[in-house]
Amino acid sequence: MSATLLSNLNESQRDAVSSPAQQLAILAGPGSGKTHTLTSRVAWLLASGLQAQNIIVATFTKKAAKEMQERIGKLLGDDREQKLILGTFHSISVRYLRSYGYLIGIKKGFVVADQHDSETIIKRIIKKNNFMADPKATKNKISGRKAKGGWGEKMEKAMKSNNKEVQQIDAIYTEYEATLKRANLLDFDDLLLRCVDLLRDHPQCVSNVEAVLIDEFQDTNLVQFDLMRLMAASRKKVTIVGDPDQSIYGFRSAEVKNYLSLLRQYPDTITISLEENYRSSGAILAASLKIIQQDTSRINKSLLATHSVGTRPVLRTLESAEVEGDWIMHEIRRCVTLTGGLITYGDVAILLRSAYLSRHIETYLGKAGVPYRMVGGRAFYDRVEVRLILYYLRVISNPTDNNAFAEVVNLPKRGVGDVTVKSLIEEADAKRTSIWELMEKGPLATGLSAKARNGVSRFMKIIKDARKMLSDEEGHTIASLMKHVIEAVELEDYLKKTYPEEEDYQSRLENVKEILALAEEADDPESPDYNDEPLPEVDGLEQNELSTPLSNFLAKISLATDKRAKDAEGEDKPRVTISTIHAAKGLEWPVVFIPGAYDGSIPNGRADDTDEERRLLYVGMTRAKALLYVSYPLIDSRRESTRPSNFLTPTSLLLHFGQKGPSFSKQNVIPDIAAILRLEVPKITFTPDELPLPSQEDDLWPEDGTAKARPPKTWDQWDGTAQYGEARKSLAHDRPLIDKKNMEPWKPSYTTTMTTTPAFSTAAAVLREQPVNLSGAGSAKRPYTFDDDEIVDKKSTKRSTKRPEGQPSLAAYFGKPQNSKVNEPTTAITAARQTHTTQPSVSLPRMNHRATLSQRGNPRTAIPAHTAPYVPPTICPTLSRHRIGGTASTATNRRNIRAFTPPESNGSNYIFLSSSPPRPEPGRKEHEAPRLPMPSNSINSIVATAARSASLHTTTEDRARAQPGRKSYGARMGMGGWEKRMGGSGSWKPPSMADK
DNA sequence: AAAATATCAGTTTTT
DNA sequence: CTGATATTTT
Ligand SMILES: Nc1ncnc2c1ncn2[C@@H]1O[C@H](COP(=O)(O)OP(=O)(O)OP(=O)(O)O)[C@@H](O)[C@H]1O
Repeated sequence: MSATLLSNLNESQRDAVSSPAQQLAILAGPGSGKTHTLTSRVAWLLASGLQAQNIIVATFTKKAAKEMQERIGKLLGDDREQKLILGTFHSISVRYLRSYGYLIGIKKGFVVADQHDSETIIKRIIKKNNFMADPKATKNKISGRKAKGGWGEKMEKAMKSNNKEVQQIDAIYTEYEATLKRANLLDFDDLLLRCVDLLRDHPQCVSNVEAVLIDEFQDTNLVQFDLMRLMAASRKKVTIVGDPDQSIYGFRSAEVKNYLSLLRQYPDTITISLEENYRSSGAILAASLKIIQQDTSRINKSLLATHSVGTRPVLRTLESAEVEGDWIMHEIRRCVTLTGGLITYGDVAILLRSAYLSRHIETYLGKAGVPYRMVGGRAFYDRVEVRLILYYLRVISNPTDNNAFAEVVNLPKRGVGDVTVKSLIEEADAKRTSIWELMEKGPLATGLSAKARNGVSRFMKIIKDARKMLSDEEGHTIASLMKHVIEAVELEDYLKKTYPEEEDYQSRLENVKEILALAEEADDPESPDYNDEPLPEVDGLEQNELSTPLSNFLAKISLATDKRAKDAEGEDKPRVTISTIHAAKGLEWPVVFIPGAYDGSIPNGRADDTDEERRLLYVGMTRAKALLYVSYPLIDSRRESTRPSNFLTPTSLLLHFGQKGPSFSKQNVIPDIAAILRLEVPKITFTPDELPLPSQEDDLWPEDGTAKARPPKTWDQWDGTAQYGEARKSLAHDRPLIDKKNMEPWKPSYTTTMTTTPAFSTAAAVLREQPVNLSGAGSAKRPYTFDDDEIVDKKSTKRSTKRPEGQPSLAAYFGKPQNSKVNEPTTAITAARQTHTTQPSVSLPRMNHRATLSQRGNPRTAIPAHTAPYVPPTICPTLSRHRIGGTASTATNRRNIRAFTPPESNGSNYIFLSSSPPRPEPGRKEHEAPRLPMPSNSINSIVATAARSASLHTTTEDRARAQPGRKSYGARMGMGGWEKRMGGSGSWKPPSMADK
């Protein structure tokens, strides 16, 4: 079994997967296969006899959970993965609370309060007390308080010194908690906290658990750490995977320090690091590392590209946010059209710092008919019509939920206005009861107008009818309850009246249908998404289901991030993905755009942790496999002028970025992309006239973002056809799009040695040359280009910024009417999607290396990463170490730096192992340019034990003895940079261990 | 007091 | 584009 399981792993990964260690930490940079390794370890644990229902796997997002389940399923080949307790911390908590919550006094039918709920509750409290706090900020503070177990020193101090603002927040917090409790609501933090309570007081609940595995550990908070510890209490078998450099959830109280806590909790923890990046081109990796290395408080880890250098990333300046959107659209079309099928829309992602930045981009993609999808975001559940239905269901499920009651009692209008609602809430609060009971039981203190009274009872009638269905009809379904609501409130009429515009009305009706479809799915007992396996029975402990199908459905929806478009029509169509960087964590795409990289956006004006913002950019950049575009507009969407992000201005970055998108006609660009994507190099047989593109080059806008040489028509008059005038003059004429003479020879070579042969582009050559014009990032013209061996003559560079008067527009060149619709490429692009018949003789098992979101089932050929078997290094491992490449070294030095560099101080019993010894690179000759030396300072390849077997050559396995106070060099390094970032060893105790 | 109408600002990141 | 607020009408 293990043979197949371990075969698509490298040596370090294999060590990790099969490690007998009780506690194992895998720390490694992006794209090094952490998730892949974790997945394999789960399969390995199962293969070695553990029971699926006794393994807990916690991921960070639902998407990651689903993905992992699928991957494990593939490795196993049976259905055992269904039995795993696998999900986000929150959803796992819900499952435990549902079954065992009664042990700690949680009431039946509890509801998960989502963000919107929390916020409206807080708003109400603020209003009631005439406070001046900002609801959102307050919400965040309260959440932080709950996640950290206290306000923190600063707040406490301010409170003592009678700081009004802070005292108000404290008061809001108290009232907020009371409100949740009364309404039987648990917010996201409560889910975790209450689960900690449960497991602490009743450890039997998890007495069956044999192993706990955690993905993205750097983003766990203190409560989640505690939860992990408690879940693993029985066998204490823990595996965590993480990367401190990718910690981007500090704003949500994530604690990078948790790694130290782990070492303190389990002093025998084995730490393994992985140092080979299987995702990105060398150039992308180099640029990304350059960014993250700006963080001086960080300890460098080595991360080596396994791919060729590839195409240099792009840092593009655009005139405005609108133009940026337009440009992205054109670049996407260029990528898709000019790469002979290598890149489809599904291979492209646009990653944003803030979701709202998508506006202009969506406009242009829509205009050009480029299919896209927005991921993340709960936009669907926040639509009024959807929310209306869901809140009705909540009141039906739990009438004491004042919040839900107030939300919809006057929707549609029933003559119950703000004043009435407010006084009802206040009276209910005062009597420590709910509005529902108030109305049922009592004489009201509040004098209600006849109209209002009537309205409230009409509302309650609808609820009561539904509750009757709930208790009477055995066969009631969530969908039937929903239909009842829709009819009772005459939702269609209401929508028609409120949104008279036909289109608007129709789309809202669609949403109603969609939520109804979701309910029907939940009613289906076969549907795996809504029917978790019950938790395994544990001896001597009774499970007592606290949830009803309805409350379960509502809980699922509160925790949902996207409406999982039930394979709706057009689902199979490849689409461009638009996402926030946060939501893109752990994913990968062949082509990535990061627009809006201006100061104020990244780093964000409101962020108080600049380093986290930098890490965010790093995470975004490292999602890219083959092509990376970073861009910023000189004028943002609020029409304010901007400056490029400080992260991108250092002159040392100049070398790493080009100023405009690649020329796909240049010799190596397409083969390089193909190699990185492990696809066959396409044969491209079309001619320029057939291209429905305004230009083959990224030359429609000046590289410096100026608005000079504007096209005859302004952008908003444009209808999608090509007609930007400037700059394309003879480029297309000069050069055939793809030079077949150059294409042909590539093919044979790569059929045998794929990753190693594709001629390296001149990244390395340029590094050798060094004639850099350092006069500023944005506007400086560089005397060379990077993409290619040929130094492009300056004339042609110039040419691309200005179009001489009277020059024909592109549309004219293509012989098309100026405003005609853009057609899809009609012809003769022979796609690269044929089966590759001449597989190399030694091939690794296929790996699913496509992005989750990219099109599935695409029959493109996967080509193994390494076409030659891995041969253990023959040189003495102690002498092979990558060294920092950033210092002034000569060109020759840079070539292949593997010098042994001892650290300044070290005990004599430390040996220094390369975690990535030079690998035999068949077919590559020395003069063919080496791997781009990754600027790296791999101090973490230090092993703190004297005697090590040679089998650890590729592994940095470090027994980190985490005795507080003892700071051995080796142990510290073993932490791979975590400790430094955390400011040493504090005396932190998990909340549940702390004195009560 | 509630509804209808008008106007305006403002948008981090997420389970 | 939406949610909050201000103003007017019922
Ligand atoms: N041993 C290997 N050989 C070839 N490809 C690999 C290997 N290990 C991982 N990969 C590929 O590398 C890519 C990145 O893997 P994975 O997503 O597991 O990395 P990661 O370390 O979790 O990245 P991130 O930190 O960005 O989430 C995937 O496409 C995966 O298939």
